[in-house]
Amino acid sequence: MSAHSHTLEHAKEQVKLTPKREAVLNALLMTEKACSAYELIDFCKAKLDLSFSAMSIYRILDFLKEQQLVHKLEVANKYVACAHISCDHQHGAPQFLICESCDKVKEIHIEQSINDALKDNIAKAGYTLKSPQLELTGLCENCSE
Amino acid sequence: MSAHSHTLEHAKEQVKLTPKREAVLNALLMTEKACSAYELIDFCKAKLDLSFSAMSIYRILDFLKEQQLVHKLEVANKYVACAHISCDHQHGAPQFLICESCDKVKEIHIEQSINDALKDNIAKAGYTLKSPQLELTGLCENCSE
DNA sequence: ACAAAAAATGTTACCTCGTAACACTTATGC
DNA sequence: GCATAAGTGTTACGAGGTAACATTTTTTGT
Ligand SMILES: [Zn+2]
Ligand SMILES: [Zn+2]
Ligand SMILES: [Zn+2]
Ligand SMILES: [Zn+2]
Repeated sequence: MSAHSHTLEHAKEQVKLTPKREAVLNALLMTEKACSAYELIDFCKAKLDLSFSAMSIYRILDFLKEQQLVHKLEVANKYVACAHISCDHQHGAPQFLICESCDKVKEIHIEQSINDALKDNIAKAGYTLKSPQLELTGLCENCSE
Repeated sequence: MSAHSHTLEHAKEQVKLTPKREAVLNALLMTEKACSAYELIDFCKAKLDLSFSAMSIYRILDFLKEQQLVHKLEVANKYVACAHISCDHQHGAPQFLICESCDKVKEIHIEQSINDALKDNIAKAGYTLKSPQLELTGLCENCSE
């Protein structure tokens, strides 16, 4: 059983998924990249032979997002599967590194001390942060060689 | 002379601006908020009695961005005037706090130590950061009361 | 001062993204 | 089974963005 299909099983234990919702999550696990809604439609058609209306994709992605199974990258306007579906650790503020060359996304955890320092810095500027989702664009290991 | 018209004069010393380009920068300085391209068109029509084609606005914003006179907020897809037009300090990675309630934007500078720690953290994950433009959404002083 | 060249702006036509409103289909509880 | 809710599809539309080409304005060489 491949890693991502194992993850899929794990997700289904937590949340009841309709076939279409499962397919969309599956697609995101398969690509391991950030995908736009329309890219997902194309992918599901090509690789899974499943048609989705645009409306449905957005509704399904919203649902999966509520369930913390996927995240939306606001900067790129794309979606990724959560990297922590299989582990049961509580999901804090998600933080992402996005490869601007190949779109590969790594969900990371910044050290708490850095997070605190950042929050402090921001408080000094008079702002209060709600959910500090960090999205940083750079180059992944492969693409930076 | 108001603060923002002084800034405008400062900008014109650095870069030669056509009347339209000047007007767009002026509009951004006047609003002090993040504006979408189409919001700028409306604003210039209403307040400055100047018409812009969509195409022109985008070209002008691109130009002003190259000149570091405005920044684009990727998360919100909006534009803001650079907060450092009048001061001659070298422009590093811009970092923004965006009020999700009133759209007010504060351009800040995160302490170097935090920046370095962040970079370090990211390097450990195998990524190399190019220009770490940070965009954080929260509430400004007024809106958090 | 004038024509040629370059830079800036406008027009048209088109594409993608995203959603509202409504219709339809499938699952669920009794 | 039947009523109800949940999920999905259809249509139509508005906003954002751009390519290709036309026009206007500015600059430059003589
Ligand atoms: Zn996650
Ligand atoms: Zn890469
Ligand atoms: Zn700036
Ligand atoms: Zn505010």
